[in-house]
Amino acid sequence: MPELPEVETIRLGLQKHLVGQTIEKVDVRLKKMLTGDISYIVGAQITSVERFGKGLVINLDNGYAIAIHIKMTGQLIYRDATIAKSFHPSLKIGGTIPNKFTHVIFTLKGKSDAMLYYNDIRQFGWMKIIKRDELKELSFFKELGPEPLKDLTEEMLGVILLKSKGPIKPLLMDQKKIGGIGNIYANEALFQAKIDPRRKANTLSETELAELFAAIEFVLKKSLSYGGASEVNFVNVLGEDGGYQHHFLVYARENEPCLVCQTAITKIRQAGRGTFFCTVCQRL
DNA sequence: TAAATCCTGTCA
DNA sequence: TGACAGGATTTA
Repeated sequence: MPELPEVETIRLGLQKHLVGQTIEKVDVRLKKMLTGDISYIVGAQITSVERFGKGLVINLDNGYAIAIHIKMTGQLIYRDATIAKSFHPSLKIGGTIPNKFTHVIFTLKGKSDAMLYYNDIRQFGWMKIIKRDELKELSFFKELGPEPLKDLTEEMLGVILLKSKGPIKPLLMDQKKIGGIGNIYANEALFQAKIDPRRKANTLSETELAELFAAIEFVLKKSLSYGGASEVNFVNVLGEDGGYQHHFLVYARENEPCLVCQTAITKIRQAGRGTFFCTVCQRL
């Protein structure tokens, strides 16, 4: 599912293809997917694309911005005349674009036939037109915790963990505590750090804290280098799959052998989410 | 803190 | 056919 590496992969693609282009037209097919007054963005030029945790912000030259969260099944697809019109197999649903899951279509001016499509099968995502200065009025951006690979330090992680008596895995996924980690990377990082996902957060040793911090950075960086993980619906802005899904050590590997000790990987539910781990390698 | 909610495709 | 997938918000 789209987490920090996947959203950063999208950001890189948007930054590369959109900056300098002007929004000429916006076609909102499903109203709830884009809120705010379209007249603020039509005619404005795109200046940069930022990412905060799993959130994206497309900045415009008139002080307005489009804040975006793709949640689980959102896709931002860019096309122009230089990009092949044949569509990647990972866009199989509908087989073409736009399709019945395309909810917002931006027509751009700057490159020939430039278009940006927002697809979202489950409609959990959102796009909001807002003044860039008022981004922090959106609760998601206001309450977002520090991010790995950006401002989260080992010391900060230690303080966050000490404040919680609950299991460590749901804590790692709490965006208000730490920004950007979702189910895939919480599972993978805990395996790398050899810590059981049920472990009480405030019981880690100094060594385990250091290992967990390093493991979080390791899995996020590794996934970024593969262009993210295409678990189910994720594709980059050109509709291409990432590659990290082929390198999962525990996620989605229930009953398969642990790649370290061969023990069958266990799956449990924590806070309504699937949790995958090795009962032998990971310390409770 | 935990469950329900939003939603639709996939799989057993 | 029903359980499941899960990010973030809302409700209990």
